[in-house]
Amino acid sequence: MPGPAVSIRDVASQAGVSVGTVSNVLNRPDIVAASTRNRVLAAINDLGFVPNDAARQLRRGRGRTLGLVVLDVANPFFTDVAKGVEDATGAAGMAVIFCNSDGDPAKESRYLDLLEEQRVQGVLITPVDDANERLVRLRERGVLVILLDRRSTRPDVCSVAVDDRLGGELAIRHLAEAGHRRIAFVGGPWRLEQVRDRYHGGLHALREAGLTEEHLRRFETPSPTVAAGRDAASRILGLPRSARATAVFCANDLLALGVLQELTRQQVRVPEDIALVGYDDIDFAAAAAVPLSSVRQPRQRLGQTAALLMLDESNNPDGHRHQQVIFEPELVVRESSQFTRTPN
Amino acid sequence: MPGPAVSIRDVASQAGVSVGTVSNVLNRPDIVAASTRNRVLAAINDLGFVPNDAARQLRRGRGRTLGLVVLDVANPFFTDVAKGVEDATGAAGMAVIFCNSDGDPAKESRYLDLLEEQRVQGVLITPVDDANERLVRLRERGVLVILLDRRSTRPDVCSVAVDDRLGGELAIRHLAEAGHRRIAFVGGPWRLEQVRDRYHGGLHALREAGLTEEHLRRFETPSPTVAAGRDAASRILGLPRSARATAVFCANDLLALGVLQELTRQQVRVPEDIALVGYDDIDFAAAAAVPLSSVRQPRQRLGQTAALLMLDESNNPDGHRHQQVIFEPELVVRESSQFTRTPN
DNA sequence: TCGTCCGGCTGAAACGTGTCAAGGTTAGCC
DNA sequence: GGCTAACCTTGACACGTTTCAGCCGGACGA
Repeated sequence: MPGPAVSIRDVASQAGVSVGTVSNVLNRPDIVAASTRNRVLAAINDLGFVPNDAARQLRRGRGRTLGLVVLDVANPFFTDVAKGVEDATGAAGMAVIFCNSDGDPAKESRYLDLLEEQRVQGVLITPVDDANERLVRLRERGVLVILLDRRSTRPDVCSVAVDDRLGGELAIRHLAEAGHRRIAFVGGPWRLEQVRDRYHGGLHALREAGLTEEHLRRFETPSPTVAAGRDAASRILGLPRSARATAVFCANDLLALGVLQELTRQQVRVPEDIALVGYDDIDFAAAAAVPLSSVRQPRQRLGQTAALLMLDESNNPDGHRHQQVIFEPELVVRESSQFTRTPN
Repeated sequence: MPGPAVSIRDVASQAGVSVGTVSNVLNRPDIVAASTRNRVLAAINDLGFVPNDAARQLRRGRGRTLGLVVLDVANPFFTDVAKGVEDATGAAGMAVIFCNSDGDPAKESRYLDLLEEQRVQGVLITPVDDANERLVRLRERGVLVILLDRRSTRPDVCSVAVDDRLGGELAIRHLAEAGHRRIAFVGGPWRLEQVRDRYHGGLHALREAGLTEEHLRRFETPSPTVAAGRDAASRILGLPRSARATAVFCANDLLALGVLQELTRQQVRVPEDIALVGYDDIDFAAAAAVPLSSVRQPRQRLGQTAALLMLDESNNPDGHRHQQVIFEPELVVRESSQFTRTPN
């Protein structure tokens, strides 16, 4: 049943040429005479020949695939990023091995092993931890590494990120200006740099507004998911009303949607009782029970840019200049934070 | 900078054994003496050797990767399916090449080419079209094919699906029982079997309730997305009120969320003016502006089962029995359809 | 003592492709 | 007609594995 497994050699004999010529037709069609080329192409068609990428890769040293490692497949933010990556790579005829670290360093490590065995051309990754030992090693072995949604600290590594501190600032400034003085920050796990940056950006805005760290209370979550958001909301509502936050800023929209669900369930009105701001502006934010204010990131461009950077570094190793691309986030105000409060 | 590219041969000489032995340590550790094995492992560690999967694949004929082709990465339904696939394959040390056909036959075809070149072990696919010529060819060449979210018509191809006709029945029966007599069906493109099945299931329920085809008006969409849902809603609202549907059943939740957004924007109340039922019960359905009634599918199990079926067929080619697994969907009623209407 | 068996290991032959030096043909030119 | 150059094509080798027939040496039985 498994067909005859036709190889370049069969094509060669069918077309009456040498294997070298067939290979040339495949890789540098211009250097072979038109008549020969057509004969070879016909043979390829007749036999239904499909080149074996493993052999090609073995010979060439590196393959036509690249790895994409994200923190959470279920998060629309990352699927949009992935879409951007796919657009750029698909056009270049490259395959993407999609890996989901789930924020787990062990899983991330396993996937990096796998990608290394695959001899991928490069890895686009949103790392779980900070300065990743593994990534340095990967680079030393000739695997291109590009940081995604994370700013690179090394000048020899490209990165594409969004200014998370600025994003945090925008959100908290918005809330502070609306009169909020007790704000909850929901995010985690804390080892994620994005979470920390958004928090610190918020702090910065707070100080600018003449407030202090005490006005921004942290609620760390074990994961950035809807379920974790619901939990965090319960914890917030567990406080006596007088100490309870009047606004919540979430490190991403999934958390915010979770918070919103739980608040609604417990009959707390948004934004009248508690205002809410999320992060990412995923498509579902606008469709939420209360349309969600959020900090928008250029998700697809993020992925696309990262992929293009990789392709450039790959095709043009010498001319390539490493860059740290930073996009600017943008606050989108919707109903969930539209309520002005008189500071008490 | 690209390190020395250490191969199995280097390991062999460092450990003072032959390459065959190193290979054995890697693949059948039990047949090599413990002392030798340790020596080899130490050498592997010292040199930081990482096996080259391309070479292995070349020799073995097939690799340790499989392809997953879905209709839309941005649809949480498919990311959940992907998560299921990943769970099962990750445990088996396999890599998943994630492909997004976007419902476009040309893109699907390009990806199948790519997967064929990669000599993947198998392909899990939700095909765009019906009886796919390409898939048959793929199978003939020894690539395992498993249909995902689509029932197989061939006895020699495994499939894992959910009973879409039943799902359509559940939804429409629910609406008919609530008194609705003018129902709109929003879905598309029509070439997707899922869409057609859900529609026909709905028709069936309608007839059971003593109604006819005229009570279910079709609104075809160019794609199953939020934006297309908004468009469809405008079209529905374009009709004179007396002819306008009092309930809308959408072929998936993205469409339903789009419909909901547009209805809300045009001040049409859900469910009082128009009731709404979606399909898939993605996590965001419950968090929508009006919590969405929806037909739930076991998304993760779908992916997981498909992957396991593939692994089984792959590891156990003879003992394997082809199966068409069918899961049952389940109606989840939420606010968006909780309104009983007196038939006029 | 010889023969047999067996666990461990070796060495070489594939797998399907890309590359490259070298060969072959043709046309152009003096 | 011979020389050169331009253009195509060839054939062999290399890439890093796996696999397998076969070798070696020691243990065991007769």
